[in-house]
Amino acid sequence: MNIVMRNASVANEQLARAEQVSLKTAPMPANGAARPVLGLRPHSAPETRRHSPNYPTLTALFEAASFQRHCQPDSTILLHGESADALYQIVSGTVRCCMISAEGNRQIPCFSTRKGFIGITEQDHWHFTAEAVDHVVINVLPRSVLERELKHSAPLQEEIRAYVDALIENRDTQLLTLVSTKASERVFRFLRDFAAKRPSGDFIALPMCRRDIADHLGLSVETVSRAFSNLKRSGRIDLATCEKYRITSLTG
Amino acid sequence: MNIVMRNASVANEQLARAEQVSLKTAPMPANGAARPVLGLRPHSAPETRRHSPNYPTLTALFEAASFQRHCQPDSTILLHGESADALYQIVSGTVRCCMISAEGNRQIPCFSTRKGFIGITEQDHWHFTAEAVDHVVINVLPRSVLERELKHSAPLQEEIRAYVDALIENRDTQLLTLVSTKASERVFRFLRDFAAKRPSGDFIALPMCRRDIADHLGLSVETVSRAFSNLKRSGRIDLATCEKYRITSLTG
DNA sequence: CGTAATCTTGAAGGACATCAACAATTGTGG
DNA sequence: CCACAATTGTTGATGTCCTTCAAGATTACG
Repeated sequence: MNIVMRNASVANEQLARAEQVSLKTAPMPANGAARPVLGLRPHSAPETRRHSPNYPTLTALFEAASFQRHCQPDSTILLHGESADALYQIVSGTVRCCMISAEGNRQIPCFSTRKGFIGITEQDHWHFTAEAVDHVVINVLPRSVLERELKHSAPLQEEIRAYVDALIENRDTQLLTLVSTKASERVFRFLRDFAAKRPSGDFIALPMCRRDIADHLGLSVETVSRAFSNLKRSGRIDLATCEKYRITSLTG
Repeated sequence: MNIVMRNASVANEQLARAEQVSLKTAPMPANGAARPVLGLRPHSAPETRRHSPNYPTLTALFEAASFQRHCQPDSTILLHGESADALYQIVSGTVRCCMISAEGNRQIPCFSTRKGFIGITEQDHWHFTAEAVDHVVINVLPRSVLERELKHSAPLQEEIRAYVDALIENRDTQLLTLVSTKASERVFRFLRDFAAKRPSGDFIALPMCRRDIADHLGLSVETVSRAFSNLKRSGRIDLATCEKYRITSLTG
């Protein structure tokens, strides 16, 4: 499966089509007593999963019933306030989740990359906006499919719970970092943590710009830029170009 | 039911007893194919629930299978790193959830009050510490009871999802506030939001000290104190004593 | 009633934001 | 392919907000 759509525009009509696609793929009985879309294999024991949280059941559901969408840099994937009709798994590229205050300040609670999920919620409207940082390929799963599966699949329920728990822990850690570390340290940890998700050794290309990093870390662009310079000068990072770097010191 | 224990000390032995109590109350068959503890009534439709999120099914479960515990001011309710064997609903008093950084900095992601839940997670160890701010009465529900119920109760599953979603949204809002507002405004919003959860009109007694507020808002105690003075001087709050206040202006 | 803890206020210093200019990179039309 | 404009990133100078340090005021407590 995996129908490809290029340069999908913002939202509604696109999501409506998504719904149709999935319903064709996995028809839902009119009476509502739907059958599972696929035979979901039991996932590994909690202890194993805890160490490598890859959400096999949820991933399998995406493989079976999602369609693919391509998003251009800076395009909107989902918009604050709109109806939460779908959820997403990133195939490639980087996504930023944004909150905007009444005064126009932006904060990016998290970036998501390959294999990350976006939009797992019980609420019916998004409380944030998700945008493509670079070119993003994303799998779209109609919300109805997930809700249907959830009724029948205990492993899926557990994975969803585990996933949102991890989100909360991430937010708490982010809060702690914001209030307890200075600018350069914040930037260093961001770079270190971002690097940790990549094949190690080689230089890493940062997909997001200084402004995105600034809004993620609660700093100004200038301060972020100065932090990069400081870290380079003090030898904690190698900075080849403004977007290619390598961690050289793991201290701090 | 609701066995009362006074001044319970920190954790392990107390939790073990909790487990026993609940098992006596609602015996679990040895084969593991447990029956629901009680006939859970279906909760109101999502639309209704969204407007007043009181989690009736979860509350009913607490009423049926929890026991009560009293916690002295500044006592530990649950400790970071320990086994997540129970969950809690606050009967009265105020609880602070804490994160401590390696350097010893503290951040309080949230305070919880009457009817609030603590410790709803899929993880097996706490990623934070919860402490009583004032005298706290709390209902303790063994984790095993919740897990057992979850298998059978779709409404309960939905409420859990709704609850953690609300937590994530709260954290995102907190992050946005921390990076986008100045000290006095942060304090004002904190006081306003805290007041919003109380019967209006009269003076409100703050259960937590300046240090707690400071660690919640990412400020120093002195700055929090100055913010109180500013808000009083500018007439945005009435400050009777250092812990009794009233919101006089809703602007900002 | 006296001691300890908490809260408040003042003064000085530091970290970051803002403003401004410049450099580097990317994009565009000729 | 080059020239020029637009965007993004860097660096410096200055100002603001908050922290830190210090001392006094208020409250809590034995």
